[in-house]
Amino acid sequence: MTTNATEEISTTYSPTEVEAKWYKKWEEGKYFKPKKGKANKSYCIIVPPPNVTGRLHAGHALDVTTQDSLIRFKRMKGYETLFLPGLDHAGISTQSVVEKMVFEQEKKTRRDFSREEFVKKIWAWKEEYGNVILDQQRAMGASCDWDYLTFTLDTIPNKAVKKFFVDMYNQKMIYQSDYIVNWDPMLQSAVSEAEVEHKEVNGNFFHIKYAIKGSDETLEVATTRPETLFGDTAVAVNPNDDRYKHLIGKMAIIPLCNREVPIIGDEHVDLEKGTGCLKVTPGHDFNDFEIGRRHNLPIINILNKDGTLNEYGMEFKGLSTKVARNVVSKKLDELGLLLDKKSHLHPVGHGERSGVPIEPMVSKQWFVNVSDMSKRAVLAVENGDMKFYPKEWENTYYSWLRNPKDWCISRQLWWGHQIPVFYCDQNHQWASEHDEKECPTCKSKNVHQDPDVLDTWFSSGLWPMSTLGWPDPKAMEEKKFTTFFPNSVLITGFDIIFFWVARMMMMSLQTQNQVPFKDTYIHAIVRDKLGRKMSKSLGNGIDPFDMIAQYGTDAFRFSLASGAGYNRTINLDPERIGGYRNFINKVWNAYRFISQHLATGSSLIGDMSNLDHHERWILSELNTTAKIMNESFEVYRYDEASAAVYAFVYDKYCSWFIELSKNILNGDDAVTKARRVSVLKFVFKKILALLHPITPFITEELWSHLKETNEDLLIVQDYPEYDSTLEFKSDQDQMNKFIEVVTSIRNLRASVNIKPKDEVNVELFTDHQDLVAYFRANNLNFQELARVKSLKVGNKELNRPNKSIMNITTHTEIFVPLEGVIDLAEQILRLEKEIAKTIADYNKYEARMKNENFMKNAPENVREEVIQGEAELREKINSLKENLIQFKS
RNA sequence: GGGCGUUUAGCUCAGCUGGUAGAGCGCUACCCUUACAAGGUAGAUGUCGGGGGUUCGAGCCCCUCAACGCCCACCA
Repeated sequence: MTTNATEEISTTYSPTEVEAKWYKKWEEGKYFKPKKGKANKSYCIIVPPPNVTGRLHAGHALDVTTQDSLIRFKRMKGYETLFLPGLDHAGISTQSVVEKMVFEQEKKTRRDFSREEFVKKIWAWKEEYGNVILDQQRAMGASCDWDYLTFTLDTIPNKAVKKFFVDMYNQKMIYQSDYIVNWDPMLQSAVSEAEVEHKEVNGNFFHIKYAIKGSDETLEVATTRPETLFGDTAVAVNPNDDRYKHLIGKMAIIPLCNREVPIIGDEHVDLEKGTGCLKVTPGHDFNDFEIGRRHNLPIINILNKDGTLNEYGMEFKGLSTKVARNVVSKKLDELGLLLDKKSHLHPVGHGERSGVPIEPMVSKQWFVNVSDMSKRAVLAVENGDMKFYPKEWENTYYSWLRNPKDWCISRQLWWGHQIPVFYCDQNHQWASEHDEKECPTCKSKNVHQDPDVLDTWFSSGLWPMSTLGWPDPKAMEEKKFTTFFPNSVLITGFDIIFFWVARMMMMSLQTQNQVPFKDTYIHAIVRDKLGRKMSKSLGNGIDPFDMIAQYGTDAFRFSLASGAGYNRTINLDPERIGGYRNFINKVWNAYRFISQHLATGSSLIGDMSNLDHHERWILSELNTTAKIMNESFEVYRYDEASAAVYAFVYDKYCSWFIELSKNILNGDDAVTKARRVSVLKFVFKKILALLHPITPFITEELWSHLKETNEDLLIVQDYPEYDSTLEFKSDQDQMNKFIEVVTSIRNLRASVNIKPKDEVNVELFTDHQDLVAYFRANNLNFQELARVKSLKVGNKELNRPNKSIMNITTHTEIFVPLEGVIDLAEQILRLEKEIAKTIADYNKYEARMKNENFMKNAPENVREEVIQGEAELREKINSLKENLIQFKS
């Protein structure tokens, strides 16, 4: 801690107040609002809307980091930038949360309320608890324009949903059909595949005898569910099965109900499994349903909504399927029709929420015909109108869209967009975007709307359009639809490529004739440090808020960015976040250092020709870093961008440039001092700008200390770009050699345990004239950085000092003469080790030189590299050997 | 069963169209040197999963085996 009276700054950066302060200033200053900039282009990212029931998890944190970094990057580059936030009503999961809560509080189910009453309860819940995640996004630093905040059930998205539905309905692209769904007899609703849990259950394999009409032969059918035989409408065998194929076309007779059904041949039937003979129940089995479609079989529903048998079950009517299974099998046994019964372990779907076995059941559902839309969606990616990063995800996208199933969009829920289809008491049916009171056909006033709601993804699929106002012309104008559509990039996880990306593509191409976004960046799934999924049951979840509290948002964001590239998992280890927290602290302390000297210089660099070689070097390195970062952000390589800036700040700026500046700043040369401070400040301000997209808070804070009074906040400063006039190749080259020599001296010191405080004499020998000059000019720096008392630099013709320890590089010999006693044996050992290592290296080069084919085939630059390397290493080995001989004598 | 992917230092991961392996963390030794001990300096560590092939040259391309992970389908 400094004791400076005017400015007292802690040696450790404490993020909490800084983060809250700057977010507020940005938001109040309307910095998140789109503004035209020098790029004269627009850039828009729409946040994948989290569920209202959600809390921020590590995946959301990665969403925010990757999206916000790009938004900030583009904003600084002068794009008109929109980061558009939203929330998803998430049909089933939200309704369930509220149902559960109501049950706990009032011991009532939703059926104890009217639909209106219950939906009102969900809205109330949403208003009270639904916005938590938005504050969490703010805490992550998301620079969203919150005036754009859209909820999937808002008026405009509702209009979009209705418009799309009605248009498609009128084009007969949306239709109603019988379909087999996962029916939860407890909830009395269809549930989605994702809500079905498959559990291994101990059941039985029943072998049942079926008679064949007009034949003495019988068929032995194997099933785990004999009670469904009342719904059988065929018996299937494999057409290649020699045992049975002659029976195809005959009629089988179902036991108990004695119905005649055809024997059909279907490839689906497995010759090995069971008896190779399958009863087909299209109303209550997913496969059988498909078989039924292929063969045009009738569908019989034998179940009531509560899962009991209906009148098709004859005397078994009213029994649950579980009870009926036993009773029916007993009855078959009595009749001598049960040939075998084996216990059998098999998976059975259970309702995730209710816990009861799911009954596959056929019911009327709404569908979208996607065959045409999916073709266009495939084409758009093949054409490159929309590009996947990383490219491999195309396959996942194609595999779904190239053989699409029609999309079942109806859900038997109350929370969601109600299907805009109306019926009158005369059985007329029509779709409309408005509330209908009268049948357009028969003028009946007895009209009701379809009670089902639409699949959540139906509204999500229209999200890129509806958030920008479509289809309301006034809203589109206000929200600048034409500026921000198509969006620039969609960033999301691979788990929803089918559900969401594909749907948005289809629905956008259908309604706008354009892709919804130009790029899709698929980011990794965040896992724990052992690569396991984060889950409640494992207790291995990383709560972003713990990380923010412990390390600060910037460190957390930097960690996520450094792990985000083209990989598909990020194994997040909190210790890594700690490492980046230290980096953030390093930046803080670099500021503390230069802040002591700010009075001496400006943030402008005056005449470039006056710069010294270290200054040209740091500008050159800065330039390279800016180049890498710009290129990396453009292709979503956050890992490369963060690695580049990390290395520049830590290794180049802090470890060398600041260290090299100390003797100047402590010296008396006012002109040099002022120039150096200017460069320090100039480069540091560029560092803040480079870092800002990833670590917005600390950079804005430090910028506020460094900015000129006429400069605006960092969030809207120019992003540093590559500038070829700032590249100084020879300065970079010489500096690297200087670093090598300093490191070498330090290494020598350490090898004989010279105390850090003690000074040594150093003699350097090189035949490169520019290096002789360079090293001499750096006399003071050698003193400072390697505790050198006196430095001699000369050519290799000169005599080497006698009693010394030495290191040899490819360009320079470094000698440290020692007054005291040297442990000769130890030094000889060290040299011999070095010689062995160098020879090993050399041999590789030599082998390639001697290889005629290599010299003939390798490209010029590679060959030159080898030739040069061979020469340098040969020289190094000679030096080492000569000196070893001297040493031994 | 179909598809995708992973296997590189103790750990987590980079490694661009093939040119001879890197980072962070951790570890070892020595240092509270006036920006920073959340620090400094120096250092150690790899048959790039196994085997085969193509090539002057393979972590990278091809074949094959193995382990692990994910997605889709299915389990009468």
